[in-house]
Amino acid sequence: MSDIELSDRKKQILYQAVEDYIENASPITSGAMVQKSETALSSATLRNELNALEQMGYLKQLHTSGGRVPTTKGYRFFVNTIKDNCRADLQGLMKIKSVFEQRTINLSELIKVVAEKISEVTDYPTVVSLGGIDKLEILSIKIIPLMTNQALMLIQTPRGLLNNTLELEQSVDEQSCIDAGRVLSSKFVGMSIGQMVDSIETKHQEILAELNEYASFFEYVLQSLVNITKRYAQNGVYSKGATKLLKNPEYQNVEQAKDILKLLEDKDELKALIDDDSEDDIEFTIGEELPDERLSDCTIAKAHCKINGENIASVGIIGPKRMDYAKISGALKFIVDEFNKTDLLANADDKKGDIYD
Amino acid sequence: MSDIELSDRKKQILYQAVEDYIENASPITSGAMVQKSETALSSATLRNELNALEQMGYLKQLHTSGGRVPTTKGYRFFVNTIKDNCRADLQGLMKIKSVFEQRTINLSELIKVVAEKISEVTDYPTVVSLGGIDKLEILSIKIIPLMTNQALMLIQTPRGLLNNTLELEQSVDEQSCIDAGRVLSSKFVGMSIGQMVDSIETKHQEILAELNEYASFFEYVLQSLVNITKRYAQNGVYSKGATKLLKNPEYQNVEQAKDILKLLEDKDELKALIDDDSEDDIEFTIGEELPDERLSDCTIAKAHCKINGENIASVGIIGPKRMDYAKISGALKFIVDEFNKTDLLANADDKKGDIYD
DNA sequence: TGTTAGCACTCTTATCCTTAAAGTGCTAAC
DNA sequence: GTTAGCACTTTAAGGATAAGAGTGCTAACA
Repeated sequence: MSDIELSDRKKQILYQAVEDYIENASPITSGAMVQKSETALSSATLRNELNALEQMGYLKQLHTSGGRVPTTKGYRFFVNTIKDNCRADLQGLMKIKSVFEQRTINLSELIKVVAEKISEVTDYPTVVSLGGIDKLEILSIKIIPLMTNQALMLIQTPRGLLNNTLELEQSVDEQSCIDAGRVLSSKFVGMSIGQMVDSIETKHQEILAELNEYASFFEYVLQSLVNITKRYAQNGVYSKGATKLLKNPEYQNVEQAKDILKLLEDKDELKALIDDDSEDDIEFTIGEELPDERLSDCTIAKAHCKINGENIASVGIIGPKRMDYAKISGALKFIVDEFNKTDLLANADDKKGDIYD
Repeated sequence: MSDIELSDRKKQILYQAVEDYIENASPITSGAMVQKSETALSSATLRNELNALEQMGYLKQLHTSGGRVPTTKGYRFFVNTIKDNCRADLQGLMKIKSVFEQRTINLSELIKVVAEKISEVTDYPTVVSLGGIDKLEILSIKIIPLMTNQALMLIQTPRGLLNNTLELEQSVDEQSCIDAGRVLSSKFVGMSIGQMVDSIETKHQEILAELNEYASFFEYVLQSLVNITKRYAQNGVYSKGATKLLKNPEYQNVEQAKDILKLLEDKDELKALIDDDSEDDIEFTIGEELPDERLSDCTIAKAHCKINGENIASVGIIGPKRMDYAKISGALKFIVDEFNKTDLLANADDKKGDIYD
């Protein structure tokens, strides 16, 4: 990203131009910029500069007499040099603080609240995804008898319990449950959830053979183990505010909006898009920088929320390239900080809290 | 609904007219109907009849030379006399059968599958809501110690367990948990979930006073009880295929679609709209018949899925008034029947299966 | 050398007008 | 009771014109 080619004046003009465009959604013109007295220059000089910026690829004209619009390169410059992080009224986010302090909430609920509030404050569709369930280590597996024909299966992980109720064909006594739990533990403890699922799926027969004695029972329990993890993975994605997309003039045409609205309904796709192992706390991926062609007119803002340095959740905000970067970056910074600060969850090391639903 | 005023010929013409309009989305004209040889009559006679039907309020003209469009009364007639229930290719729904037979699935997952499949087959947004959690009777409350500082709270109901993990401030021994469960049971068993929440919220201090010994512990546990039920109620609504709405020409204008798409995001509102105690298995509510003014151009189809005569879930399909009633009614009938037939869940009386998540 | 006023040029958008097409209602004949 | 025929209405589409917006370029200026 060598914006070195840009003189200070060009930088200032470009920054101002993009900012204006984001605000008004109408192409940048020399006249309008002079009128807002954003510069001491004349419109003619400005035109020269804008022309130069176009040559350099920061702006482009839709047609000869229609003003200019930022390119991805232009937005990229803007995002990288953004000054004013927080034009947003983040009051609404303050309420999240109290949610962090509640003891009866778990991570699944927390991500819902976070998604709702961020979407509300930023006015864009927001997705929150709990990350890395696959990578969680299995600490133990227990089966607890409940009532007749029912037992509860628990998978303990460093970040809380996964649970699922089992319906049994015949009643099982307490000792059998304890035994079954032991057998499963001896098989899977130490593996990650992902490894367990893999091994169940690939070495299915093999495992069943080893468990000979209880084979029919375990056939079903193994299936449950796989199902649990799928369910938790899917429940770990929450999206809110999809229709806010339609407020933006770029999506007045239904065809434009369709693809993205559809994406926002597909949790698996969202997860793939939002989750990653990036080091950055906050990053914007703009237009063609995105992996999916259908998103070439969008920007996705991502934030990685960490507790004790470990990625817990990813927050994604989806909007047009002309999204309000300043506001969004402010909101995301707030959330990231909040996660970092959270003492309550931070000493989760001791507590191994009920983080999952 | 006195359609007695209609001669047989008028009925036939009206039925045909509405069917055509549903299929083509373009106003009904005498010319087109003759051309499709849907009648042996001439276009002039047809015009007389259509005119009469308009006088009677079944059709209306948008403008003098623009053909006619059904009114709500017209659609109502059509729905009530619908002949051909199933023009849909319901093959896709057959897959649901196998889901019903799976033993590792619970109701929460089932409603997701149902919503997905119905939306897929009908091509309309579909909402499924698990009904009546509030009304479930509390059979017992148990607290099971898990690991240090963690316990599992279980509420047993006639339709499965509700569960929530508790994070405790200090470790609790097994006996205390059993005691706590007993105290809560003695207080709430026999009440419905709804009554319990009410009584916790209104008689909060009173209850705490009675539980004097463990007051601080129970303060938190009571809070959890309320939270659990809220969570289960919210998780009991699932909507799928919202964007399919945009396929319909009536929603090409984003403004038209906005309200409904927003509604489809709001689980509480959806629940209110879909849940009811209606006796009918399947019913259509058309346009102005709907309670919400914003929905005056929509129809909502509802189906009530029962197991052993008890309302288990409601399915709602939302679309324009010009929705494909025949296809939808076919799909909904299939699902209702499937629920009725399901032996596996039907003997839930014995099994008290893990129906909730 | 950088800046600016002025103007010609381009392209879009709005408006008006005209025309064609679609569909009805009515009338008169069958 | 049915139908052919025609006048009437209204929309939709196309074309021409005019207005407006914004640029690029040139020439003058500090």
